[in-house]
Amino acid sequence: MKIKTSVRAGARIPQKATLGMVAAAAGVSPSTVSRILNGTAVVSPEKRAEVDKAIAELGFIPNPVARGLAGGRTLSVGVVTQSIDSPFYGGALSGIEDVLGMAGYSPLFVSGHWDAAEEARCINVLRSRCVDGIIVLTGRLSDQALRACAKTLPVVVTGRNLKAPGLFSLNFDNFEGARLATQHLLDLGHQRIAFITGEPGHPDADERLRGYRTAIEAASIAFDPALVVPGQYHEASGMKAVESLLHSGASFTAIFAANDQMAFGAALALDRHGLHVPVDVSLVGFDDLAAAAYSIPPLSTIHQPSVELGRLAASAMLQLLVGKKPTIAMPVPSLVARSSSRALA
Amino acid sequence: MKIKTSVRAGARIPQKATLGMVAAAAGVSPSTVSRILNGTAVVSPEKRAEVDKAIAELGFIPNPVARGLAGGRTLSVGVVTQSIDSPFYGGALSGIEDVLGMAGYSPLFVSGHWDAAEEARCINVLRSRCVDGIIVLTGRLSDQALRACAKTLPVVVTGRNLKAPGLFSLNFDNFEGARLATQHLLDLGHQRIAFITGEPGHPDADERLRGYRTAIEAASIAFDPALVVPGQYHEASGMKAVESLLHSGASFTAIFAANDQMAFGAALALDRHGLHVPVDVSLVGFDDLAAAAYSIPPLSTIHQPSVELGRLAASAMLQLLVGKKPTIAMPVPSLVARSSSRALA
DNA sequence: GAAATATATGACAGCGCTTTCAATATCGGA
DNA sequence: TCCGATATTGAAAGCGCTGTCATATATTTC
Repeated sequence: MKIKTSVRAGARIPQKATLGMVAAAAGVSPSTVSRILNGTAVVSPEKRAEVDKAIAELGFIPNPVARGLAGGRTLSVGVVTQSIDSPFYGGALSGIEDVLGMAGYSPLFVSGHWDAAEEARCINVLRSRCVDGIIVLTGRLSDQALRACAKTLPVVVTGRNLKAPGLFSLNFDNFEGARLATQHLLDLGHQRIAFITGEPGHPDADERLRGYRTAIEAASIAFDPALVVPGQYHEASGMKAVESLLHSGASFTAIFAANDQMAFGAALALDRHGLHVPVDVSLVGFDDLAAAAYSIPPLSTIHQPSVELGRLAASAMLQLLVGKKPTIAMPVPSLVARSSSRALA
Repeated sequence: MKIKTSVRAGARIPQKATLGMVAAAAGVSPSTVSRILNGTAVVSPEKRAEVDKAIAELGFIPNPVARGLAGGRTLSVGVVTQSIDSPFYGGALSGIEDVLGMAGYSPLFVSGHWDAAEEARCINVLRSRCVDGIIVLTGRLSDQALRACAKTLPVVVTGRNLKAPGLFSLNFDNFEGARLATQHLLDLGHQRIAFITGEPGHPDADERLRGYRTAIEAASIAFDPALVVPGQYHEASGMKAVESLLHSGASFTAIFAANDQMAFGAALALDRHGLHVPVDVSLVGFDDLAAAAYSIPPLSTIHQPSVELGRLAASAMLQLLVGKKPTIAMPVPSLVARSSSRALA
């Protein structure tokens, strides 16, 4: 696997210059170069100029690996996501990558696949790779485990409300979002509103259910358990939910799905039964995935600023990294009314 | 930022054991431990047992950072993707992560955002982080640049056919896929088939156009440029394409979109004009995104094994990494006929 | 003007691991 | 029985960088 690093004319292969070489070229000691690079101490303008020149000439790029070993900082932050190709978390990853990149940090993404043990493994991988901090997107890890983790590394976690030293949490108001969605349907005159839940035990799923129920009851409508069907946050479960709803004979004029993916599945199942959205049934989702605007009909949904969420999480991490206490707040939920919901005829 | 690493009873914070500590505990030299870890040389069974025991007891995990510095291998491979949240490449990333993870490697994802300069920057970041190899998912980088890169690092690239030392390319047969899709529509009796292209200049977009044209002409139908409208691979451009098609007054009974996202956009635009898929217009996409199966109606499309693509790319990289020449071939394109296409009445 | 205090810089010891290189031990054959 | 070949092992030198400590010079103070 040893490949000779030959310099071919024309090929733009950056040769590896080392800090030592820069020091030699500038006629100073490596320490001085390091100091300039890190701003660790004051250096005379002349030397600084010399060094800057040498750096430019040699095209020197500090080696993060060596830096990590020596200084303990690797300029990388670990990101525990659930699956790298999740339509919802994808946006967040993108936001994280963006903000982190601007600051010279690289994200290291690992997928926990909604499994606490797996997530724990991920965290160990990240730790062994000496990341400077960890961002956890929701997940099933216990609060306890996260707190423990925060003892050694700055941690930013989304989807929870958690206070601990070295730990910052960023949560979307799922309750309010769900309340808003339900209220929207109520405002349109719907009274029999079915709800497809996320996985019970999942904090945000529970919150959304609570929001639904609260809105319903605030409208003086009795909460009917028969209208609440379980789902697992994916399309197939949305379909299944509608099937079971239909088979149960429950009557409803609208469906609120705890996320867009289930809403898509629900729409398809309705369609298969000759029921049209929004003519026969109004449908509201949650998340505002990119695809929601292009489904047929375009889906009314609660906007979750996923990219923004990622950006905020990354910003918070950056602040934590410099020892500051993050002062960041999530935007409030908002409804995006498209064509899948309409006033009850 | 210095946080004391205290051992709290109950907290499962893996203490950092070092190779040196293992060596001491086992009563051997660090060299020996290293040799056992890497299988670099034969070690007597007794010592090996001692060391294994020490490793287990101390819960020692080799530090990839130090390893990288010393040995030049970091057990990480860089992945240049276009955007981390792309519905299509997401699957590939997932496959890569999976295969790489099994082998103890960690992927380092960076997004090039369809920009050659950006991609070049990404590659520099990866290089500075001493990745052991680089996987490039399509992208706009010149073949030249990739070849140069392969001179110093093993490279696996998708979406091209490129032969070079240290470089392995993996391409999907876009031509055949497009031909298949068009043929499918032809078989259903359609003669006036519109085609929404990807960005011209994009190799796979060009190939798909060629496949479309080839199928058309093979059916003795004159290729009509008026039926070919440009798109940019996203939903909005699919909508726009249909609008322009409709405004141009061209007559057509089917549309083949160069990717699913544009197909979704097209379906929506048709719907807005009171045209129903597949009753009024048959529609076929390309990619078989997860969402394709749940759109209304479910989209007929060409299946691109994106997860598989990722897995294969990662496997190829793994082989390259051990000095073998990868012997890996892409699966052939296949059509997934769903409900968006039907025989011409 | 000497002592005390800053200020700028270099020397050097690692970070945790790999990898020669040399040393010791073991074995076979003459 | 003795010599060279072979198998194991350890010592030590880094990989590229950071951070501490000490040195040398500059500045201040009484």
